[in-house]
Amino acid sequence: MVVMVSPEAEGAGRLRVLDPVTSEKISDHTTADLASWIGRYEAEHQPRWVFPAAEALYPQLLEAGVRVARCHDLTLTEGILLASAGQHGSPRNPAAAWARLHGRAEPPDKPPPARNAQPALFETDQETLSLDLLVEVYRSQLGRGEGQRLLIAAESAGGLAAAEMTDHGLPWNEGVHRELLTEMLGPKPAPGARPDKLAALAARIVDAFGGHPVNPDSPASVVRAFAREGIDIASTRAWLLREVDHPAVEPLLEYKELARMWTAHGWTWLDSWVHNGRFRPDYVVGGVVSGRWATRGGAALQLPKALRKAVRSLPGWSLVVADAAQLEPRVLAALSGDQRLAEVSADVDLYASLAADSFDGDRGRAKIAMLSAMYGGTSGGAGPLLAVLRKRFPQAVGHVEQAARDGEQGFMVRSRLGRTSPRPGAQRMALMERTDEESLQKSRQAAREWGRFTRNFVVQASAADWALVLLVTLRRRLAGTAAEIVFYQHDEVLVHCPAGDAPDVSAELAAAAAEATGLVFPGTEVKFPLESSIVDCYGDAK
DNA sequence: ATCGCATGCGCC
DNA sequence: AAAGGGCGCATGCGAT
Repeated sequence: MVVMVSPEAEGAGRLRVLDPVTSEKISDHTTADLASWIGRYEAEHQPRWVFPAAEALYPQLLEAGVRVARCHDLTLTEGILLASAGQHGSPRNPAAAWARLHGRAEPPDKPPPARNAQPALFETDQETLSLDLLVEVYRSQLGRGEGQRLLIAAESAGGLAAAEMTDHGLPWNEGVHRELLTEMLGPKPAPGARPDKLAALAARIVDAFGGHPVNPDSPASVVRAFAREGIDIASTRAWLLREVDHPAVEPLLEYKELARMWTAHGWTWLDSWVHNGRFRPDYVVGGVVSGRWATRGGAALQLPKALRKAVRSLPGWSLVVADAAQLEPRVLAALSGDQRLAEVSADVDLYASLAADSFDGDRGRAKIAMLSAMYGGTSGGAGPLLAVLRKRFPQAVGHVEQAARDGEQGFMVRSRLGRTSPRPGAQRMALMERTDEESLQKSRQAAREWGRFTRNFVVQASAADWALVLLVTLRRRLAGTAAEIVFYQHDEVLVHCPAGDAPDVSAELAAAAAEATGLVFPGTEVKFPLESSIVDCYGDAK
Protein backbone atom coordinates (compact mmCIF):
# COMPACT_ATOMS: atom_id res chain seq x y z
CA MET A 1 0.00 0.00 0.00
CA VAL A 2 1.06 3.59 -0.61
CA VAL A 3 -0.17 6.43 1.61
CA MET A 4 0.21 10.09 0.67
CA VAL A 5 0.54 12.40 3.67
CA SER A 6 -0.25 16.09 3.75
CA PRO A 7 0.60 17.51 7.17
CA GLU A 8 -1.37 20.44 8.52
CA ALA A 9 -0.82 22.76 11.46
CA GLU A 10 -1.06 21.58 15.05
CA GLY A 11 -0.29 17.96 14.26
CA ALA A 12 -3.34 17.43 12.06
CA GLY A 13 -3.24 16.11 8.53
CA ARG A 14 -4.88 14.62 5.48
CA LEU A 15 -4.02 11.27 3.98
CA ARG A 16 -4.83 9.38 0.82
CA VAL A 17 -4.39 5.65 0.46
CA LEU A 18 -3.26 4.76 -3.07
CA ASP A 19 -3.16 1.56 -5.03
CA PRO A 20 0.53 0.63 -5.10
CA VAL A 21 0.43 -0.36 -8.76
CA THR A 22 -1.78 2.28 -10.37
CA SER A 23 -1.50 5.07 -7.75
CA GLU A 24 -5.31 5.36 -7.98
CA LYS A 25 -7.13 6.65 -4.96
CA ILE A 26 -8.49 4.02 -2.62
CA SER A 27 -9.60 6.23 0.26
CA ASP A 28 -9.14 9.67 1.84
CA HIS A 29 -8.77 10.43 5.54
CA THR A 30 -8.45 13.44 7.79
CA THR A 31 -7.16 13.41 11.34
CA ALA A 32 -6.40 15.86 14.10
CA ASP A 33 -3.59 13.56 15.28
CA LEU A 34 -1.48 12.61 12.32
CA ALA A 35 1.21 10.86 14.38
CA SER A 36 -1.23 8.46 16.00
CA TRP A 37 -2.96 7.75 12.71
CA ILE A 38 0.34 6.97 11.03
CA GLY A 39 1.44 4.85 13.98
CA ARG A 40 -1.68 2.70 13.82
CA TYR A 41 -1.61 2.30 10.05
CA GLU A 42 2.12 1.50 10.07
CA ALA A 43 1.59 -1.27 12.64
CA GLU A 44 -1.10 -2.83 10.52
CA HIS A 45 0.06 -2.36 6.92
CA GLN A 46 3.65 -1.11 6.75
CA PRO A 47 2.81 0.96 3.64
CA ARG A 48 5.19 3.09 1.65
CA TRP A 49 4.53 6.56 3.04
CA VAL A 50 4.84 9.47 0.66
CA PHE A 51 6.06 12.52 2.59
CA PRO A 52 6.42 16.02 1.14
CA ALA A 53 9.66 16.16 3.17
CA ALA A 54 10.64 13.70 5.86
CA GLU A 55 12.99 16.34 7.25
CA ALA A 56 9.99 18.46 8.23
CA LEU A 57 7.56 15.75 9.29
CA TYR A 58 9.44 12.76 10.64
CA PRO A 59 11.05 14.40 13.70
CA GLN A 60 7.53 15.14 14.96
CA LEU A 61 6.52 11.52 14.45
CA LEU A 62 9.61 10.31 16.28
CA GLU A 63 8.84 12.75 19.08
CA ALA A 64 5.47 11.03 19.38
CA GLY A 65 7.14 7.62 19.39
CA VAL A 66 6.12 6.70 15.85
CA ARG A 67 8.52 5.09 13.40
CA VAL A 68 7.93 4.10 9.82
CA ALA A 69 9.81 1.57 7.74
CA ARG A 70 9.53 2.91 4.20
CA CYS A 71 8.92 6.21 2.49
CA HIS A 72 9.17 8.16 -0.71
CA ASP A 73 10.41 11.68 0.00
CA LEU A 74 9.07 14.09 -2.60
CA THR A 75 11.65 16.79 -1.85
CA LEU A 76 14.74 14.59 -1.85
CA THR A 77 13.51 12.82 -4.97
CA GLU A 78 12.85 16.09 -6.76
CA GLY A 79 16.44 17.12 -6.01
CA ILE A 80 17.78 13.97 -7.67
CA LEU A 81 15.49 14.33 -10.69
CA LEU A 82 16.27 18.01 -11.20
CA ALA A 83 20.01 17.32 -11.07
CA SER A 84 19.49 14.50 -13.52
CA ALA A 85 17.82 16.94 -15.91
CA GLY A 86 20.72 19.39 -15.56
CA GLN A 87 18.79 21.71 -13.25
CA HIS A 88 20.91 21.73 -10.15
CA GLY A 89 19.89 24.44 -7.73
CA SER A 90 16.27 24.82 -8.84
CA PRO A 91 13.62 24.86 -6.10
CA ARG A 92 12.89 21.25 -5.33
CA ASN A 93 9.89 21.40 -3.05
CA PRO A 94 6.71 19.61 -4.18
CA ALA A 95 4.86 22.86 -4.84
CA ALA A 96 7.64 23.99 -7.16
CA ALA A 97 7.58 20.62 -8.88
CA TRP A 98 3.86 20.93 -9.45
CA ALA A 99 4.26 24.47 -10.74
CA ARG A 100 6.91 23.27 -13.17
CA LEU A 101 4.57 20.58 -14.49
CA HIS A 102 1.98 23.26 -15.18
CA GLY A 103 4.25 25.99 -16.46
CA ARG A 104 3.58 28.23 -13.47
CA ALA A 105 5.96 30.32 -11.39
CA GLU A 106 7.89 28.11 -8.99
CA PRO A 107 7.83 28.95 -5.29
CA PRO A 108 11.35 28.98 -3.82
CA ASP A 109 12.57 26.52 -1.22
CA LYS A 110 12.19 27.66 2.35
CA PRO A 111 15.41 28.78 3.95
CA PRO A 112 16.90 26.05 6.12
CA PRO A 113 15.92 26.10 9.78
CA ALA A 114 17.95 28.35 12.05
CA ARG A 115 21.27 27.00 13.22
CA ASN A 116 20.83 24.60 16.10
CA ALA A 117 17.12 25.39 16.25
CA GLN A 118 15.27 23.26 18.73
CA PRO A 119 12.61 21.42 16.74
CA ALA A 120 9.15 22.53 17.75
CA LEU A 121 6.90 19.69 18.73
CA PHE A 122 4.48 20.59 15.97
CA GLU A 123 5.49 23.27 13.57
CA THR A 124 2.65 25.47 12.53
CA ASP A 125 4.19 27.00 9.44
CA GLN A 126 4.35 23.72 7.60
CA GLU A 127 3.03 24.26 4.13
CA THR A 128 -0.18 22.40 3.48
CA LEU A 129 -0.47 21.10 -0.04
CA SER A 130 -3.53 19.47 -1.49
CA LEU A 131 -3.48 15.72 -1.82
CA ASP A 132 -4.32 16.04 -5.51
CA LEU A 133 -1.26 18.17 -6.09
CA LEU A 134 1.00 15.87 -4.12
CA VAL A 135 -0.27 12.79 -5.93
CA GLU A 136 0.38 14.43 -9.26
CA VAL A 137 3.96 15.22 -8.28
CA TYR A 138 4.41 11.69 -6.97
CA ARG A 139 3.21 10.13 -10.22
CA SER A 140 5.40 12.43 -12.23
CA GLN A 141 8.39 11.44 -10.13
CA LEU A 142 7.69 7.75 -10.61
CA GLY A 143 7.76 8.36 -14.34
CA ARG A 144 10.81 10.60 -14.43
CA GLY A 145 12.68 8.42 -11.95
CA GLU A 146 12.25 5.14 -13.76
CA GLY A 147 15.99 4.71 -14.20
CA GLN A 148 16.94 5.75 -10.67
CA ARG A 149 14.55 3.74 -8.54
CA LEU A 150 17.18 2.33 -6.22
CA LEU A 151 18.78 5.75 -5.70
CA ILE A 152 15.40 7.36 -4.97
CA ALA A 153 14.42 4.61 -2.55
CA ALA A 154 17.78 4.79 -0.80
CA GLU A 155 17.75 8.59 -0.60
CA SER A 156 14.25 8.55 0.87
CA ALA A 157 15.18 5.89 3.42
CA GLY A 158 18.27 7.98 4.16
CA GLY A 159 15.95 10.83 5.08
CA LEU A 160 14.32 8.57 7.67
CA ALA A 161 17.68 7.32 8.93
CA ALA A 162 18.94 10.90 9.33
CA ALA A 163 15.98 11.95 11.46
CA GLU A 164 16.31 8.80 13.55
CA MET A 165 20.03 9.44 14.12
CA THR A 166 19.32 12.98 15.25
CA ASP A 167 16.61 11.59 17.51
CA HIS A 168 19.00 9.03 19.05
CA GLY A 169 21.97 11.35 19.26
CA LEU A 170 25.57 10.23 19.50
CA PRO A 171 26.32 9.17 23.11
CA TRP A 172 28.66 11.88 24.35
CA ASN A 173 30.49 11.89 27.65
CA GLU A 174 30.70 15.53 28.65
CA GLY A 175 33.05 14.81 31.54
CA VAL A 176 35.59 13.19 29.24
CA HIS A 177 35.32 16.09 26.83
CA ARG A 178 35.83 18.66 29.61
CA GLU A 179 38.85 16.79 30.96
CA LEU A 180 40.33 16.74 27.48
CA LEU A 181 39.79 20.47 27.10
CA THR A 182 41.34 21.22 30.47
CA GLU A 183 44.31 19.01 29.66
CA MET A 184 44.87 20.66 26.29
CA LEU A 185 43.91 24.28 26.99
CA GLY A 186 43.85 24.77 30.75
CA PRO A 187 40.80 25.64 32.84
CA LYS A 188 37.73 27.05 31.11
CA PRO A 189 38.49 30.76 30.65
CA ALA A 190 36.26 33.64 31.68
CA PRO A 191 34.04 34.95 28.90
CA GLY A 192 36.08 36.97 26.45
CA ALA A 193 39.39 35.59 27.71
CA ARG A 194 41.77 33.19 26.02
CA PRO A 195 42.55 29.86 27.68
CA ASP A 196 45.81 29.87 29.69
CA LYS A 197 47.73 27.62 27.35
CA LEU A 198 46.81 29.68 24.32
CA ALA A 199 47.79 32.90 26.11
CA ALA A 200 51.12 31.35 27.08
CA LEU A 201 51.79 30.19 23.54
CA ALA A 202 50.88 33.63 22.19
CA ALA A 203 53.41 35.17 24.57
CA ARG A 204 56.09 32.70 23.43
CA ILE A 205 55.35 33.62 19.83
CA VAL A 206 55.74 37.33 20.56
CA ASP A 207 59.02 36.59 22.37
CA ALA A 208 60.29 34.59 19.44
CA PHE A 209 59.70 37.64 17.27
CA GLY A 210 61.71 39.87 19.59
CA GLY A 211 58.73 41.36 21.38
CA HIS A 212 56.99 42.76 18.33
CA PRO A 213 53.22 42.40 18.68
CA VAL A 214 51.92 39.49 16.59
CA ASN A 215 48.38 38.17 16.38
CA PRO A 216 48.70 34.42 15.81
CA ASP A 217 45.04 34.34 14.72
CA SER A 218 45.81 36.66 11.84
CA PRO A 219 47.72 35.07 8.96
CA ALA A 220 48.67 38.51 7.63
CA SER A 221 50.15 39.52 10.97
CA VAL A 222 52.21 36.31 11.11
CA VAL A 223 53.46 36.74 7.55
CA ARG A 224 54.56 40.30 8.40
CA ALA A 225 56.34 39.12 11.54
CA PHE A 226 58.36 36.56 9.55
CA ALA A 227 59.10 39.21 6.92
CA ARG A 228 60.62 41.44 9.64
CA GLU A 229 63.01 38.57 10.36
CA GLY A 230 63.87 38.28 6.69
CA ILE A 231 61.81 35.13 6.13
CA ASP A 232 59.36 35.17 3.23
CA ILE A 233 56.42 32.82 3.49
CA ALA A 234 53.56 32.68 1.02
CA SER A 235 51.03 31.76 3.67
CA THR A 236 50.89 30.44 7.21
CA ARG A 237 49.65 26.99 6.31
CA ALA A 238 50.94 24.43 8.76
CA TRP A 239 52.68 22.26 6.18
CA LEU A 240 54.56 25.34 4.93
CA LEU A 241 55.52 26.57 8.40
CA ARG A 242 57.02 23.18 9.19
CA GLU A 243 59.66 23.87 6.53
CA VAL A 244 60.73 27.12 8.22
CA ASP A 245 63.62 27.22 10.67
CA HIS A 246 62.64 29.79 13.29
CA PRO A 247 61.88 29.62 17.03
CA ALA A 248 58.34 30.91 16.48
CA VAL A 249 57.36 27.95 14.33
CA GLU A 250 56.89 25.36 17.05
CA PRO A 251 54.67 27.51 19.33
CA LEU A 252 52.75 28.73 16.27
CA LEU A 253 51.93 25.21 15.12
CA GLU A 254 50.87 24.25 18.61
CA TYR A 255 48.80 27.41 18.87
CA LYS A 256 46.96 26.64 15.65
CA GLU A 257 46.09 23.14 16.77
CA LEU A 258 44.85 24.19 20.19
CA ALA A 259 43.05 27.28 18.89
CA ARG A 260 41.07 25.08 16.55
CA MET A 261 40.05 22.78 19.38
CA TRP A 262 39.01 25.79 21.45
CA THR A 263 37.02 27.65 18.82
CA ALA A 264 35.50 24.74 16.93
CA HIS A 265 35.02 22.09 19.61
CA GLY A 266 35.55 23.78 22.97
CA TRP A 267 33.26 24.68 25.85
CA THR A 268 30.97 26.77 23.65
CA TRP A 269 30.44 23.88 21.26
CA LEU A 270 29.75 21.55 24.16
CA ASP A 271 27.15 23.88 25.65
CA SER A 272 25.32 24.39 22.41
CA TRP A 273 25.47 20.89 20.93
CA VAL A 274 25.53 18.32 23.72
CA HIS A 275 22.49 17.87 25.92
CA ASN A 276 21.72 15.03 28.30
CA GLY A 277 24.75 13.11 27.13
CA ARG A 278 23.90 13.14 23.44
CA PHE A 279 25.28 15.08 20.49
CA ARG A 280 22.49 15.68 17.99
CA PRO A 281 23.67 17.12 14.70
CA ASP A 282 21.20 17.98 11.94
CA TYR A 283 22.12 15.91 8.94
CA VAL A 284 21.54 17.27 5.46
CA VAL A 285 20.80 14.23 3.32
CA GLY A 286 22.41 14.54 -0.09
CA GLY A 287 23.75 17.94 0.99
CA VAL A 288 26.84 17.53 -1.18
CA VAL A 289 26.39 17.31 -4.96
CA SER A 290 28.06 13.91 -4.91
CA GLY A 291 25.33 12.62 -2.59
CA ARG A 292 27.48 12.71 0.49
CA TRP A 293 25.70 14.12 3.49
CA ALA A 294 26.44 17.41 5.17
CA THR A 295 25.37 18.73 8.54
CA ARG A 296 23.92 22.05 9.66
CA GLY A 297 25.90 23.29 12.60
CA GLY A 298 27.91 21.24 15.03
CA ALA A 299 30.54 20.28 12.49
CA ALA A 300 29.53 16.68 13.04
CA LEU A 301 31.43 15.40 10.02
CA GLN A 302 34.62 17.15 11.07
CA LEU A 303 35.01 15.86 14.59
CA PRO A 304 38.74 15.87 15.36
CA LYS A 305 40.02 12.37 16.02
CA ALA A 306 41.11 13.42 19.50
CA LEU A 307 37.48 14.05 20.40
CA ARG A 308 36.42 10.50 19.65
CA LYS A 309 37.46 9.76 23.21
CA ALA A 310 34.33 11.56 24.34
CA VAL A 311 32.04 9.19 22.43
CA ARG A 312 31.20 6.47 24.99
CA SER A 313 28.56 3.82 25.09
CA LEU A 314 26.19 3.80 28.05
CA PRO A 315 26.82 1.27 30.82
CA GLY A 316 25.86 -2.20 29.59
CA TRP A 317 25.90 -1.01 25.98
CA SER A 318 28.52 -1.13 23.23
CA LEU A 319 29.45 0.81 20.17
CA VAL A 320 29.90 -1.10 16.95
CA VAL A 321 32.12 0.99 14.73
CA ALA A 322 32.24 0.00 11.07
CA ASP A 323 34.35 1.56 8.40
CA ALA A 324 34.57 0.58 4.73
CA ALA A 325 38.22 -0.12 3.95
CA GLN A 326 39.53 2.02 1.07
CA LEU A 327 36.10 2.41 -0.41
CA GLU A 328 36.91 4.68 -3.34
CA PRO A 329 39.50 2.56 -5.18
CA ARG A 330 37.21 -0.44 -4.80
CA VAL A 331 34.37 1.58 -6.24
CA LEU A 332 36.57 2.50 -9.17
CA ALA A 333 37.42 -1.16 -9.69
CA ALA A 334 33.75 -2.12 -9.71
CA LEU A 335 32.63 0.85 -11.83
CA SER A 336 35.19 0.22 -14.51
CA GLY A 337 35.03 -3.56 -14.50
CA ASP A 338 38.82 -3.69 -14.37
CA GLN A 339 39.51 -7.38 -13.77
CA ARG A 340 43.02 -6.92 -12.50
CA LEU A 341 42.02 -4.23 -10.01
CA ALA A 342 39.19 -6.50 -8.87
CA GLU A 343 41.82 -9.13 -8.07
CA VAL A 344 43.87 -6.58 -6.17
CA SER A 345 40.76 -5.70 -4.13
CA ALA A 346 40.69 -9.18 -2.59
CA ASP A 347 43.14 -7.93 0.05
CA VAL A 348 41.74 -5.92 2.97
CA ASP A 349 44.70 -3.60 2.47
CA LEU A 350 44.14 -2.71 -1.14
CA TYR A 351 47.11 -0.37 -1.32
CA ALA A 352 49.51 -3.03 -0.04
CA SER A 353 48.13 -5.46 -2.58
CA LEU A 354 48.41 -2.85 -5.33
CA ALA A 355 51.99 -2.17 -4.28
CA ALA A 356 52.86 -5.85 -4.47
CA ASP A 357 51.27 -6.10 -7.90
CA SER A 358 52.75 -3.02 -9.55
CA PHE A 359 54.96 -0.86 -7.33
CA ASP A 360 57.71 -3.17 -6.03
CA GLY A 361 55.93 -3.39 -2.72
CA ASP A 362 56.07 0.38 -2.12
CA ARG A 363 52.69 1.05 -0.52
CA GLY A 364 53.21 4.80 -0.34
CA ARG A 365 53.81 5.09 -4.06
CA ALA A 366 50.89 2.80 -4.85
CA LYS A 367 48.61 5.01 -2.81
CA ILE A 368 49.81 8.23 -4.44
CA ALA A 369 49.26 6.68 -7.86
CA MET A 370 45.72 5.64 -7.04
CA LEU A 371 44.80 8.93 -5.40
CA SER A 372 46.18 10.84 -8.38
CA ALA A 373 44.02 8.79 -10.70
CA MET A 374 40.92 9.52 -8.63
CA TYR A 375 41.64 13.18 -7.84
CA GLY A 376 43.55 14.25 -10.93
CA GLY A 377 46.62 15.23 -8.94
CA THR A 378 50.03 15.66 -10.48
CA SER A 379 52.18 16.62 -7.50
CA GLY A 380 54.64 14.49 -5.55
CA GLY A 381 55.99 12.79 -8.66
CA ALA A 382 52.55 11.39 -9.42
CA GLY A 383 52.97 11.56 -13.18
CA PRO A 384 55.23 8.51 -13.64
CA LEU A 385 53.32 6.58 -10.98
CA LEU A 386 50.08 7.24 -12.81
CA ALA A 387 51.70 6.01 -16.01
CA VAL A 388 52.48 2.70 -14.30
CA LEU A 389 48.91 2.48 -13.09
CA ARG A 390 47.54 3.23 -16.55
CA LYS A 391 49.63 0.52 -18.09
CA ARG A 392 48.64 -2.12 -15.57
CA PHE A 393 45.01 -1.08 -15.05
CA PRO A 394 43.93 0.46 -18.34
CA GLN A 395 40.23 0.00 -17.74
CA ALA A 396 40.23 1.61 -14.31
CA VAL A 397 42.38 4.57 -15.30
CA GLY A 398 40.54 4.87 -18.60
CA HIS A 399 37.27 5.15 -16.72
CA VAL A 400 38.27 8.21 -14.68
CA GLU A 401 40.07 9.77 -17.64
CA GLN A 402 36.90 9.50 -19.71
CA ALA A 403 35.00 11.21 -16.90
CA ALA A 404 37.63 13.97 -16.89
CA ARG A 405 37.30 14.46 -20.66
CA ASP A 406 33.52 14.62 -20.32
CA GLY A 407 33.88 17.35 -17.71
CA GLU A 408 36.41 19.28 -19.79
CA GLN A 409 33.81 19.40 -22.56
CA GLY A 410 31.09 20.57 -20.20
CA PHE A 411 29.13 17.32 -20.13
CA MET A 412 27.47 15.95 -17.03
CA VAL A 413 28.60 12.65 -15.55
CA ARG A 414 26.66 10.21 -13.38
CA SER A 415 27.25 8.03 -10.38
CA ARG A 416 26.57 4.32 -10.51
CA LEU A 417 22.99 4.76 -9.31
CA GLY A 418 22.37 7.83 -11.45
CA ARG A 419 23.20 10.83 -9.32
CA THR A 420 24.21 13.54 -11.73
CA SER A 421 26.97 16.11 -11.58
CA PRO A 422 26.14 19.77 -12.10
CA ARG A 423 27.18 21.43 -15.30
CA PRO A 424 29.80 24.13 -15.13
CA GLY A 425 28.33 27.54 -14.27
CA ALA A 426 27.66 29.92 -17.14
CA GLN A 427 30.79 31.94 -16.44
CA ARG A 428 33.07 28.92 -16.36
CA MET A 429 31.39 27.41 -19.40
CA ALA A 430 31.92 30.62 -21.37
CA LEU A 431 35.57 30.63 -20.37
CA MET A 432 36.00 26.96 -21.21
CA GLU A 433 34.62 27.55 -24.69
CA ARG A 434 36.90 30.46 -25.55
CA THR A 435 39.62 29.64 -28.04
CA ASP A 436 41.08 33.07 -28.72
CA GLU A 437 44.78 33.42 -28.15
CA GLU A 438 44.74 35.65 -25.07
CA SER A 439 42.28 33.43 -23.13
CA LEU A 440 43.55 30.06 -24.26
CA GLN A 441 45.59 29.51 -21.13
CA LYS A 442 42.77 30.38 -18.77
CA SER A 443 40.29 28.47 -20.86
CA ARG A 444 42.34 25.30 -20.66
CA GLN A 445 42.86 25.73 -16.95
CA ALA A 446 39.13 26.15 -16.32
CA ALA A 447 38.43 23.04 -18.39
CA ARG A 448 41.07 21.01 -16.53
CA GLU A 449 39.66 22.09 -13.19
CA TRP A 450 36.19 20.96 -14.17
CA GLY A 451 37.63 17.73 -15.52
CA ARG A 452 39.19 17.06 -12.11
CA PHE A 453 35.80 17.64 -10.55
CA THR A 454 33.95 15.19 -12.84
CA ARG A 455 36.83 12.69 -12.61
CA ASN A 456 36.42 12.68 -8.86
CA PHE A 457 32.62 12.89 -9.04
CA VAL A 458 32.11 9.49 -10.63
CA VAL A 459 34.14 7.85 -7.87
CA GLN A 460 33.05 9.92 -4.89
CA ALA A 461 29.37 9.86 -5.87
CA SER A 462 29.36 6.12 -6.56
CA ALA A 463 31.05 5.56 -3.22
CA ALA A 464 28.30 7.67 -1.67
CA ASP A 465 25.74 5.47 -3.48
CA TRP A 466 27.27 2.37 -1.94
CA ALA A 467 27.54 3.85 1.54
CA LEU A 468 23.96 5.15 1.46
CA VAL A 469 22.64 1.75 0.40
CA LEU A 470 24.71 0.19 3.18
CA LEU A 471 23.19 2.58 5.72
CA VAL A 472 19.59 2.03 4.73
CA THR A 473 20.05 -1.72 4.35
CA LEU A 474 21.50 -1.82 7.84
CA ARG A 475 18.63 0.32 9.11
CA ARG A 476 16.11 -2.16 7.72
CA ARG A 477 18.02 -5.08 9.24
CA LEU A 478 18.16 -3.47 12.68
CA ALA A 479 14.53 -2.33 12.72
CA GLY A 480 12.66 -3.67 15.71
CA THR A 481 15.83 -4.34 17.73
CA ALA A 482 17.23 -2.22 20.53
CA ALA A 483 20.21 -1.21 18.39
CA GLU A 484 20.40 2.46 17.34
CA ILE A 485 22.33 3.81 14.38
CA VAL A 486 23.93 6.90 15.93
CA PHE A 487 26.46 8.22 13.43
CA TYR A 488 27.14 8.09 9.71
CA GLN A 489 30.06 9.75 8.03
CA HIS A 490 30.77 9.08 4.34
CA ASP A 491 32.07 5.52 4.71
CA GLU A 492 31.60 4.86 8.39
CA VAL A 493 28.66 3.85 10.59
CA LEU A 494 28.31 3.72 14.38
CA VAL A 495 25.70 1.57 16.09
CA HIS A 496 24.90 1.81 19.80
CA CYS A 497 23.43 -1.39 21.17
CA PRO A 498 23.13 -3.55 24.29
CA ALA A 499 26.55 -5.16 24.78
CA GLY A 500 25.17 -8.65 24.35
CA ASP A 501 23.74 -7.78 20.94
CA ALA A 502 26.99 -6.38 19.55
CA PRO A 503 28.09 -9.59 17.78
CA ASP A 504 24.69 -9.81 16.07
CA VAL A 505 25.01 -6.18 15.01
CA SER A 506 28.46 -6.89 13.57
CA ALA A 507 27.01 -9.77 11.60
CA GLU A 508 24.20 -7.56 10.30
CA LEU A 509 26.77 -4.96 9.27
CA ALA A 510 28.73 -7.52 7.28
CA ALA A 511 25.53 -8.80 5.69
CA ALA A 512 24.45 -5.25 4.88
CA ALA A 513 27.77 -4.57 3.18
CA ALA A 514 27.40 -7.67 1.03
CA GLU A 515 23.83 -6.71 0.20
CA ALA A 516 24.85 -3.15 -0.69
CA THR A 517 27.56 -4.47 -2.99
CA GLY A 518 25.08 -6.74 -4.74
CA LEU A 519 22.55 -3.94 -5.16
CA VAL A 520 24.92 -1.23 -6.35
CA PHE A 521 27.37 -3.38 -8.33
CA PRO A 522 25.48 -6.53 -9.29
CA GLY A 523 27.78 -9.38 -10.25
CA THR A 524 31.00 -7.59 -9.36
CA GLU A 525 33.95 -9.60 -8.10
CA VAL A 526 35.32 -6.59 -6.26
CA LYS A 527 35.45 -7.03 -2.51
CA PHE A 528 34.16 -4.30 -0.19
CA PRO A 529 35.39 -5.29 3.26
CA LEU A 530 33.90 -3.54 6.25
CA GLU A 531 36.25 -3.27 9.20
CA SER A 532 34.19 -3.31 12.34
CA SER A 533 35.06 -3.31 15.99
CA ILE A 534 33.09 -3.53 19.20
CA VAL A 535 34.18 -0.91 21.73
CA ASP A 536 33.02 1.22 24.64
CA CYS A 537 34.82 4.24 23.29
CA TYR A 538 34.92 5.47 19.69
CA GLY A 539 38.54 6.47 20.24
CA ASP A 540 39.44 2.80 20.72
CA ALA A 541 38.05 1.64 17.37
CA LYS A 542 40.46 0.05 14.90
C1' DA B 1 27.07 47.29 12.99
C1' DT B 2 26.82 44.01 9.38
C1' DC B 3 28.09 41.55 5.34
C1' DG B 4 30.94 38.84 2.12
C1' DC B 5 35.22 37.02 1.02
C1' DA B 6 39.72 34.94 2.09
C1' DT B 7 42.33 32.06 5.05
C1' DG B 8 43.23 27.90 7.23
C1' DC B 9 42.07 23.68 9.41
C1' DG B 10 39.05 19.67 10.75
C1' DC B 11 36.94 15.38 8.50
C1' DC B 12 36.17 11.86 4.38
C1' DA C 1 54.88 28.38 -6.09
C1' DA C 2 51.68 25.34 -6.46
C1' DA C 3 50.02 21.14 -5.71
C1' DG C 4 44.35 16.68 -5.54
C1' DG C 5 38.25 15.92 -5.19
C1' DG C 6 34.27 17.11 -1.61
C1' DC C 7 32.60 19.73 2.53
C1' DG C 8 31.63 23.19 7.46
C1' DC C 9 33.16 26.46 10.54
C1' DA C 10 35.66 30.32 13.05
C1' DT C 11 38.33 34.21 12.47
C1' DG C 12 40.20 38.39 10.36
C1' DC C 13 39.53 42.11 7.52
C1' DG C 14 38.00 45.26 4.10
C1' DA C 15 33.76 47.09 2.14
C1' DT C 16 29.29 48.87 2.96
